[in-house]
Amino acid sequence: MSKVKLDRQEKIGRLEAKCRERRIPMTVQRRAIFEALLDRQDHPTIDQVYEDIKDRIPGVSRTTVYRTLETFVDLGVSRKTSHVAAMARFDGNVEHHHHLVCVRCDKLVDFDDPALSRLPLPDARRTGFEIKDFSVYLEGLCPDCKKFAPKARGANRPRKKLI
Amino acid sequence: MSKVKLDRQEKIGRLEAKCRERRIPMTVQRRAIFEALLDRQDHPTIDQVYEDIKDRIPGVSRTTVYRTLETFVDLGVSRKTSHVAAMARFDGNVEHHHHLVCVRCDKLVDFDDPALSRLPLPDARRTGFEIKDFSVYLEGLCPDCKKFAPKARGANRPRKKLI
DNA sequence: CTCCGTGCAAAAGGTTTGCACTGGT
DNA sequence: ACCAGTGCAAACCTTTTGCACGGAG
Repeated sequence: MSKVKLDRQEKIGRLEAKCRERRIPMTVQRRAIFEALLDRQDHPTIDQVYEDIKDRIPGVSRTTVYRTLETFVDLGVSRKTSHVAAMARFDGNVEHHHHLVCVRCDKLVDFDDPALSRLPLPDARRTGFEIKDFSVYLEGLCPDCKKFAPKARGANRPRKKLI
Repeated sequence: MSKVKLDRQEKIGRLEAKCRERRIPMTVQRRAIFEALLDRQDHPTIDQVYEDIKDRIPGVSRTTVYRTLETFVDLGVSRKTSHVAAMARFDGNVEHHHHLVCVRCDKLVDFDDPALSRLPLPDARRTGFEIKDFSVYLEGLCPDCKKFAPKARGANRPRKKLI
């Protein structure tokens, strides 16, 4: 069995463990959605995941995909990725700069650091991409969110409002 | 006059120059929206910009804010920032990793690079943030977009479909 | 004077919510 | 058997589009 397969099984096992730990049921929908995530090498949208599973789970609804993926993020087995997308945000600063992002409330602020900016561009030739620039996203807790229980996970987490 | 004020004037001048160069009118709406962008230290949403200007420009519509900010990005005087937001995307990979993002079609793929990951966390104490992790976004052209005229700006640019 | 930009309203996505029912544990 | 998860439909919110008018060059 290949390394990749083993990795896949291990991740599924981690999901099952987390579900048991949190006393939440491991439904066929959750398993299928998680496997669909693992089987893609890109960062699918809700709709892409839905397309991937709707044949295996006839009658499944998009709503379930929304809720399930949100659950996975809470469980720590999946991530939401930063992406230029709907609910656009704009920045008048076009100079090279970096960002601080709060993992709890999603606040985003600019961060200038000459040391970071001196970072040499890595060799990405094997990917076929032609890299022009880069920016670093520093992830952590903003001053406001540090005040609240920083270990809060899922529960007592404020409804994300995209501050 | 302070350094900041000078910077502000300089940026407004750059916008005026770009508008003249591209033969597009410099309307009161465009000026107000650009000033609103410059006056904020964060990354406002469309709606936040709208709230900022609606008193100064009575009767202005959200539609104008949408179109104007898009114009600014084309002119190169503003940027759209990557942000965890609506049109969610998910990643089954929770390990530390980086991203390649195509500035033309917004394609996003994972990129692993041990050298990048050894980067020491910068000192962000002055910001009040408590940094836990970071990830690097490498910006450039994906293999597909490299094929098309890479210098295309605005014109002949495909409608963004969030591939 | 000529266009392009703007405002309005409607349409087009994407996401969230309430409720009754089903299915894991 | 119990309670959380699911499916459906409607509500909600953000973004896009078509059209007629008005203002910048």
